[in-house]
Amino acid sequence: MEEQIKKVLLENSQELFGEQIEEKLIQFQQTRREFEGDVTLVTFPFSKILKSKPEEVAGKIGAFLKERMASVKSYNVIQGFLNIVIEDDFWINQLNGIAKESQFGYSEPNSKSLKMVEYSSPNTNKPLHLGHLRNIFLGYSVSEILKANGHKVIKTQIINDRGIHICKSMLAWERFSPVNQKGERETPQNTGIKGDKLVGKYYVEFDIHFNNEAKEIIAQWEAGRFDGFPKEVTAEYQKLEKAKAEKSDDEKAVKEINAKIKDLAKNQTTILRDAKEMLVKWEARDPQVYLLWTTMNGWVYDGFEATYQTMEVDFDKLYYESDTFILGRDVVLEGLEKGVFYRKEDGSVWIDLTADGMDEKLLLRSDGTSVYMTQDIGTAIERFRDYPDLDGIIYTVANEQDYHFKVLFLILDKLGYDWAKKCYHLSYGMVDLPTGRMKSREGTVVDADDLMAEMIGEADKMTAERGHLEGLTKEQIAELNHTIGIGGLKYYLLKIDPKKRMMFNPLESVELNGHTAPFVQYGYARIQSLLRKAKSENIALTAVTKLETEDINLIKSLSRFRNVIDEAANSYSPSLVVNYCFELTKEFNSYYQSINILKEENEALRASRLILCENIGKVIRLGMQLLGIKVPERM
RNA sequence: GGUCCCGUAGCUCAGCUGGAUAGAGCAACUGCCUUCUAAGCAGUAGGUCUCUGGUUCGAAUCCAGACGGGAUCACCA
Repeated sequence: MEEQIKKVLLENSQELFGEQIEEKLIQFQQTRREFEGDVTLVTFPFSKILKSKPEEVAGKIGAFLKERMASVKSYNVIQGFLNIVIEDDFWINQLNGIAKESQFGYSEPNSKSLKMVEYSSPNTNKPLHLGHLRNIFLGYSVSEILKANGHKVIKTQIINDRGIHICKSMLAWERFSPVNQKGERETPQNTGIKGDKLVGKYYVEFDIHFNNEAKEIIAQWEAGRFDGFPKEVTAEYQKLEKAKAEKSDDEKAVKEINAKIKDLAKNQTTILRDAKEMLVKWEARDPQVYLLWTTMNGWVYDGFEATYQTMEVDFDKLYYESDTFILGRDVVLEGLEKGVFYRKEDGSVWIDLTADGMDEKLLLRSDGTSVYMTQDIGTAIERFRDYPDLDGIIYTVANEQDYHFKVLFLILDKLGYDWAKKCYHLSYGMVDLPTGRMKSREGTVVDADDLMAEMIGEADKMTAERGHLEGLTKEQIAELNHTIGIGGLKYYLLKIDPKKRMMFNPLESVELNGHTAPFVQYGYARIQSLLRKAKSENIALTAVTKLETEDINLIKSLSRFRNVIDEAANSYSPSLVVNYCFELTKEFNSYYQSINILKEENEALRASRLILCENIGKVIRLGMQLLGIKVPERM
C-alpha cells in the first residue's frame, strides 16, 4: 500500500508540489493506535519545500489521494501527520491473498545467493554450556531466516578437535582413570556417562593435578631448593621475588607477580611437559596417540550429537580443525612474497596494520607453525574453494573476538580476495548470570544439557497443572513438554538483540507467562482448538467476504510479516521475529477475548473470522519456525 | 593507556534510517472463568531516556565531551 501511495505521489509530483520531489521525502510510519487510519504520511518535509504549514500540505495531499486512489477511503490530519484510511476491501483482498500462500512471507526458495553460516564451533574438551546455547540458537535461527528470505544456506561449524587442550584430557584419562574388574578404564559405555561429559571430567582432572604440581614447585622454590630447574627459570623466579618484595605494599602488583610466578611454575611441571610431548606425537601421527585421540573425540561427538538433537539443530557441513590447521600457511608465505606480510629477524611472520588503526599481528611463529589467524585465513579460502558460488560467510562468534574478525577480514582483503567484504562477523554479547560472568574456575558455568532438562522439567510441572491434555498419550505429553521447555529457552535467548550483552536469570528463564514462547504457543493452540471445533461442526472456510474493524487490524499486522523477515535477514537479527510473534499473539489474545468467532451468528462473518484465525496461526507457526521453535496443536 | 561495544520504569528489555503523549514483560495493586483453552484479558501505578553541550522546525534516536559498565590489544585458542 505504501509503495502504491509513494508511486502516485512521485508520478504526480509536478501537479501537487509544482516540482519533482525526492523519493526520500516521502516518509511513512505506522498510524498510532489512538488515531483513525492505516498508513501515516509525515508531511513536515513537504512543508519545508512548499513553504506552507504542514496541516495545509497534509490536507492537500490527502484530498488528492482520496480522489485518485480507489482504495483510499478517507483521511484526517493531526499536527502535520496525514492519516490515510484504506478501504476494507483492500484488506479483505490482502487476507485472501495471504490465505493462498502456504509459506506466506517467505521468498521463493533459492532465489537468492548462497550463504554459509558458521555457528557452535566447540572445543572437544568441554561440554556445551549456556554461552554455546546463545550461539547455536542464533546461528540456527539466522540460517532459517536467510532461507526464508530466499537464500540458499549451508550451516557449518569448525570443530576444534586438536591441540594441547585435547591432549590434556587424553593424558589425564590415561593416567588417572580408574580400572574396573575387566581391566577397562572408564568409557561412556561402562560408566553411562555422556561422552562429552566424561572427556570434560578428565580435562578438569588434568587441571587439578597440573595446579597441585605447580604449587609443589612454588613451595620448593620458596624453600630455596632449585635443583633440577634450568638456570633461566631460577633466575626469573628470583627476579620476580625481588620485585614482589619491593612492591609489597601494592596489592595489585603483588597479585600480578604471583600470577607470573604461577605461570613460571606451571611451565616446569612434568604433567604439562608430558601433554606437550603427546601433542608432538599426535602431530607425528603416533598410532597409539592417534587411536586414543579418535576414540575420545568419538565419545565427545556422540555426546554433542545428543545435545544437538535435544536442541533440534543441525549442520550441513562440518569442518575439523585437524584437517584445516595446516591450511593458510602457504597463503601466508605467498603474501610474504607479495609484500603484504614481513618477516622479523627471528623468522616469525607479521602484518603491520597500524596504518589501519590496528596493531601488528603475528601470522607464523618463529618455528614456522600457524596461529589461529593463519588457520582462519586458510579455512575461509578453503570454503570458497569448496563452494565456488558462495556469496559470503556469516561467523557466529562472541563479541570478545570482534578484533580478531576485523583483522581477519582486513587481511583477506589485503591478500586480494574480493569476497572478503562479504564475510560478516555475527557478533553477539556475553551471557551474564545474576552473579556475574560465568567462570569455569568458580563452577558457575551453566551446562547446556542440565539447563535444557530443567526447562523441560519445568514445562512438565506446568503442563500437569494446567494443560489441556485430554486424549493425549504419554509420548505426546513428553513431546509437548519438550516443545514448551526448549521453545522457552530458545525464545528467552533470542528475544534480545544479538549485539547486546544479556542477563540470564535462571528463575525468569523458566517462567512461562508474559513475553515467552509458551505465551505464543498458547495462542497458537487456542487457534487450533477453534479450527478443530469448526471442522467438527462442518463449517466451510472458503473465502473471506465480510470483516469488521477489529478483524482488519489483525490483517494489517499479518501483512507486516514479509517486511519483518526482510529486516531480520538484513540485520541478522532473530529478535525482530521474536518481537513480531509476540505482538501478533498479544493482539490475537486481546481480539479473542472481545470478539465472537465460532459463536458469531452471521455465517459469512464467522467463516471469514475463522480464516483470519487460521492465517494468524499460520504466521505464528512460520515465524516461530524461523526461531527453531515448534508450536503445539494443544497445550 | 589505545581501540570497540553498552547506559531507557524497581528488574529484564523494545523503540535508535531524527517526527504525534517514550512502550512491553516481570514484580506490585484492581477487576474478569454457568460463555470459542484464564499458560489468557481489561485496568491502576511506576520515567531527568546517565550527564553536559551542539546540529535541527523537531533529539531517547545524529555529533562532541564527561561519567559509569564491559570487551579487546599474546610466538593462547
